[in-house]
Amino acid sequence: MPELPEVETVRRGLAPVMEGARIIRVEARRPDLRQPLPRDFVKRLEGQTVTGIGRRAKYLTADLASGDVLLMHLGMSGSFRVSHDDKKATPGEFHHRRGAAAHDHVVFHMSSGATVTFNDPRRFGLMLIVPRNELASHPLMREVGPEPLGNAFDASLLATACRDKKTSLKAALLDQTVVAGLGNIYVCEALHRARLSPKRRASTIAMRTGAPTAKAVALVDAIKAVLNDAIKAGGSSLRDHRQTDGELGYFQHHFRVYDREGEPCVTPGCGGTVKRIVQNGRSTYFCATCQR
DNA sequence: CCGACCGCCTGCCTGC
DNA sequence: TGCAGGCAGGCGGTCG
Repeated sequence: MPELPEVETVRRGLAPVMEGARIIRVEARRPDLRQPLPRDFVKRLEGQTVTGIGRRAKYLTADLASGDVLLMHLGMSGSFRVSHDDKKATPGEFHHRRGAAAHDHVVFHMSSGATVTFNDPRRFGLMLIVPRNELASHPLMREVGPEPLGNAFDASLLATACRDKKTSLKAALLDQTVVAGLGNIYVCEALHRARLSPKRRASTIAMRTGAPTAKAVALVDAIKAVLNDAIKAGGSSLRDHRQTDGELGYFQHHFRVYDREGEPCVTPGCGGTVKRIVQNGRSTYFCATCQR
């Protein structure tokens, strides 16, 4: 369930039970994720105190007292679930379930009494351990672009990144080196909010005479707004995906175009209809009437 | 160098 | 009902 708002929601769910707690035991049940778990995965984690849970783009990080960082990615279908050992299981309560479920690949038993389980049916997720001082230069991190909710991400930064791009605006925003953390849903949503066509050449929002265009300003505002709104809603829950406490996110009810093919455009006075097209092999939802 | 495409893997939904 | 095909929130590798 993994674009920036969902990953940030996971981070906020993991922090209270992991930060300041020690990893008592690790179960590496299935090592063959997108990259295989490192051979010394369990050894480098067990006994370590987690000093902080962070997020960079769609990656989660767990800082360890040893100086290592546990780097995690949810891929397409990864999720975390937190359960509490210290609660008495009353009949019928879900945490009564003790055994591992299908696709539970990694389980962390924490000194806080929490059990943190990583589940990922498609196994596009990954977990690596990287020394803290090598994280920024790690091949997976090195090329990652600016955080869209950071102060540094503004219209001139985005305009500059798009300046020489011959590809579509949709593809440019999905490019994690341009801006980090957007995926298919939030790109569609941000473009609709900014009233910009996903088919427009990315370079057409770039600088004019040294200043960012109004389009770049609108797009940055839309990106920040949709991400903040989604985080407030606990992310989006498509199909069965849930937050770490089992609750559903509810931002999917606020989608304006994503998965709304054929529905009327919600832009006031527009009167258009949401269309679905395919760009770079992936669905794009947009309104051709108000998005230019 | 860039951009388009393929494959990774499983599950679910659709239509025949 | 069964089954094939398409589709899915990501991303790295390859090819032209």
